[in-house]
Amino acid sequence: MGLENGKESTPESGANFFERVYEIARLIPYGRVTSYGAIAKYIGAARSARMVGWAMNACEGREDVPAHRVVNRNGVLTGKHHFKGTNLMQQLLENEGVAIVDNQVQHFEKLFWDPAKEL
DNA sequence: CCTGTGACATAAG
DNA sequence: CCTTATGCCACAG
Repeated sequence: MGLENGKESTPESGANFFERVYEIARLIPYGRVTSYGAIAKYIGAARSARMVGWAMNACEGREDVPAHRVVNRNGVLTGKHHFKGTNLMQQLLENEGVAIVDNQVQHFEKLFWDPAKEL
């Protein structure tokens, strides 16, 4: 096999990485939350947790992607600033039965949904 | 090809 | 507790 063009980033599917993130997000059960790192790890990019968040940035418009269920390792709603409403993210979570205090998810460990374990 | 960016994670002070 | 710094990686221009 010769010949390996160094550019193997996007063989044919542009942003396959993003789709992967969306796929996991869609699988997040109701009333549950997960972390960027967990998703990144599951898709094979544990060191690209930031990419996950960035992918969420593009998720705007994709109602199939509950980005509000994705928080940082601390269980803090770090990305709430990117939502339409400042408190929209929190409202959505509370609507699902998730208690939020000071932008932090209560019982985060309890509500934490690990794709690598659940799947 | 290089640069900029970004909703993380971790470390250090 | 806080801020600052670094790593890290994928995508867009």
